[in-house]
Amino acid sequence: MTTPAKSLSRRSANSRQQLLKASIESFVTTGYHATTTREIAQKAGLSPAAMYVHFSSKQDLLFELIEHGHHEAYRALADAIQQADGPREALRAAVYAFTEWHATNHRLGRIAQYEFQYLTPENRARIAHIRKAIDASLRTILQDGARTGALSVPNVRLTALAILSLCIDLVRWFPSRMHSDPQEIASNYADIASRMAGI
Amino acid sequence: MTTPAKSLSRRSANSRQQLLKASIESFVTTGYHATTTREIAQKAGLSPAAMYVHFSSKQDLLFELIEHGHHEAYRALADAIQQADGPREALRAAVYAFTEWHATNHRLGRIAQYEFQYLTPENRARIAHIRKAIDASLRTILQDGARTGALSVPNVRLTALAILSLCIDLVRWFPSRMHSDPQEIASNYADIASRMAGI
DNA sequence: GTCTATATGGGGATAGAC
DNA sequence: GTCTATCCCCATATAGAC
Repeated sequence: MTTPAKSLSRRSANSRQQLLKASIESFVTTGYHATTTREIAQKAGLSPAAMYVHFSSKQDLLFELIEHGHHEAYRALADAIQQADGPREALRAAVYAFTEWHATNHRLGRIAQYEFQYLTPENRARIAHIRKAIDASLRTILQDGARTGALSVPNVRLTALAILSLCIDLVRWFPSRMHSDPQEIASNYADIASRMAGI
Repeated sequence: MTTPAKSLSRRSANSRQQLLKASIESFVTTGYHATTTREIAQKAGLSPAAMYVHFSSKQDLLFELIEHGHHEAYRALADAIQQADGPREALRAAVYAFTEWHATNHRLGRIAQYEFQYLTPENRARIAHIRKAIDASLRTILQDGARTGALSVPNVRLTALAILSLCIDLVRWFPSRMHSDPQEIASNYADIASRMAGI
């Protein structure tokens, strides 16, 4: 009992997803500016003009990708923290989840970080709150741990920054010949972060 | 007693330096692909065609910058290690110097890391040995430290990777509102790296 | 929603005079 | 070594038919 309207909207949603998927491939390989809308359209199996039915511009496509990437990474982090018990476990769980997300989604993560600077200032501002929430999440864990003595952290702000920096920088090199298993690297990074927090 | 030939070669060297300086500004702000050779030439006070006397292409300009950046960063690291005494001091000195270099030269460092992927495969290969030397330098310190017991490092390869990752990721965010002093961040990162190596 | 055709502007690199 | 002028190709985005 598929109505013509439903059929159309399904086709549309498919093209939209194809375009998003194609743009991840292109942006991560060639970079935002060197990627042409023709390339993206071709990878998605559409004409160059079809993109503009689904996205108002190439910038709009970039924004959707980067916003989605930030959203998913934050959700992985926040979910892990919520289920953890105490600062030590929370730190391990947070670093594990955040690292695993960036390893598993290294292409999208790389676009979210490397092409972030090519968002318009307005689009960057629309994502700022997620970035702040990520920072705050880790700072809170370290602060709680330092207060209760569960962790030993001389400089909470800087240690939080360093731990996140480590996790995020994964997207620059992952996967490599030596490391290509998201769970393995996540587990190791959780160990390293624990050491940074004095465990 | 300046001969015409000397005068000419001085003028030429100046233009070359101006072009390199201008391209750092442009590449770091706009990225390699979105930067036009016209922009670079204008910033250097030259006509669009003048660039091609000093560099054979825009790619050639990028390569010179990135090679120079890698070379300088490695030299800062190697010098620090050579003057240090023992694995603990070597680790501190290495992380301090490498971090300080990336903080001080964050624009060039950012180009060296972010635009590296846009070098031709041939140009990338011409820099590979410097990257390997940087990795090997830190691995050697950790290996020596683990052997003599001066350091406690469960996983030498991964810890070396993580420490370098931390230092390099500076170029993504440095300077920020909270951190803008290269020596201060270098000192703090040396502390953090020491913790990662079990001190 | 998708297509073909195209408007419109720009960009890397070169030619040739000085 | 530097300039002006230009070749030649390509990119984003839109127009209008189906």
